[in-house]
Amino acid sequence: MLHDDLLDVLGREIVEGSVPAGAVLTLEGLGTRFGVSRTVTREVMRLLESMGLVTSRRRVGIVVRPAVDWDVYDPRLLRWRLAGSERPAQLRSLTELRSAVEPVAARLAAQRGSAAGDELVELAARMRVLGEAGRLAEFMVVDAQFHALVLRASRNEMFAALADVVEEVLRGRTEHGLMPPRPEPRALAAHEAVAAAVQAGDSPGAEAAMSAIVNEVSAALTGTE
Amino acid sequence: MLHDDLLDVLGREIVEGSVPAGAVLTLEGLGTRFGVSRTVTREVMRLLESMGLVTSRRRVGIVVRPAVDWDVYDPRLLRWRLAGSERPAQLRSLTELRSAVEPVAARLAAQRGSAAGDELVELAARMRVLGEAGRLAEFMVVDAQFHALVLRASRNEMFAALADVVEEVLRGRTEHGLMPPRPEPRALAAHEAVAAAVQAGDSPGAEAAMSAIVNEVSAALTGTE
DNA sequence: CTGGGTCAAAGGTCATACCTATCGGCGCGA
DNA sequence: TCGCGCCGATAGGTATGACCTTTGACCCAG
Repeated sequence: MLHDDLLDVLGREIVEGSVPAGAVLTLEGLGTRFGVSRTVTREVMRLLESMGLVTSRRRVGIVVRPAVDWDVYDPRLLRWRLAGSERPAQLRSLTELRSAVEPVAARLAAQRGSAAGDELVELAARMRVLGEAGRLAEFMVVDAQFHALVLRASRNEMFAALADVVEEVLRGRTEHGLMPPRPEPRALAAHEAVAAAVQAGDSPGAEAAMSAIVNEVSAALTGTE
Repeated sequence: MLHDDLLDVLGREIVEGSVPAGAVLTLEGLGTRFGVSRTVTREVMRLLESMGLVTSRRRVGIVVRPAVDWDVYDPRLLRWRLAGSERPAQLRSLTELRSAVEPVAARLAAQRGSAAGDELVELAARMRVLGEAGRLAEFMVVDAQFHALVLRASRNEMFAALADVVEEVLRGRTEHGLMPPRPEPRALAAHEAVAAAVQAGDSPGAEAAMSAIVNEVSAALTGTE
């Protein structure tokens, strides 16, 4: 669709800074530049405005806003930043967010019971098999499922909504060769510990084990910088 | 502006469930119902779509999506839920999010130095004065400033972006009489401890002290339910 | 009963016209 | 000379109406 293309192009340009904060666009200008009607440019601008990337003012035009005003939880913005030169900074932010959220999510998951425990145990077992075999791509998929399930089992929709983000982080790590050829045995053990703790309803244990996982990730990240 | 009004009305209706998931709207229907042109309804629908509240399909119309698909970090959605019958659930989610994020933010704030420590000490002192005088409204404002500053000082934009949310939670608590007539002395002391720890660069101390604050809040919340 | 074709409904896009809020400059008066 | 207020040009805001494109649903033939 025309909208999506234009939105993507403009979004990336702004995120990358090739259209810097303070720059002024006009609906007509964009329309002629991209060969679309004002109907389209208007709707795209509305979306960008709703993400805090721009603000539209009569008699002036569409003004690009500074990065501090951006709605950093918007999924599209997240994707743009992950796809561009902002990637390292974005990954750092997200990893810190994970290190905050996931232990608490694990605690809540253990506390609020649910049948997720069994499934987590199973996923952890598959992670061990795939990990020890060095099948990193498949490992990453299951890893993402594991974390997504913990987040969902926390029964907090704001935690659950981060599942996609976590998957993105894991995928990024794998695709950029930031993973060791084989996952750390400690990491495998920690996943199993989380699963067991959730299954047993041991909330402090779940929180501690998940802390171990995300802290190791943080350490690895800061180590490579 | 026409957009904003219509967006607000429709958003609230969907969030409240008076337009349930699966319901189908049409651009023309909305246009005639609200007396606006298709230009307006289209742009509103695009925004709702970008929040995950609806999805538009040709030949069918605009279909309302189930709550699990909503983009729960969208500020507008947050406001709608806080303003309606979803308020208690939303406050619970947000409080849990705070209890995850704020301790880590405090740790990072202490770690990444910055001049925020002095300012935090000052804010904590003002909180004590206002709190002991029972001036709750003013207390809440300074409290919000305190937490916002910690989040910003963490130098993580995703944490910083939660400042508004925290303020909303605090305001909600105060306006709904969920605060004791005078803040707990322990809470005042904990704020001072956070400030001192950040100032001293004591990251474990800052994390622990902030944990004490948010855990007390969580306990109070679950206690009233 | 099944498969394909036809039709109509509703969103997607475009062009145009007019309204309206503003920014900036110009001119008048103190 | 300086300041205030009026005025016009500009660019977004809204309304229409036309046409395209996709696609769900119905009907008919095999």
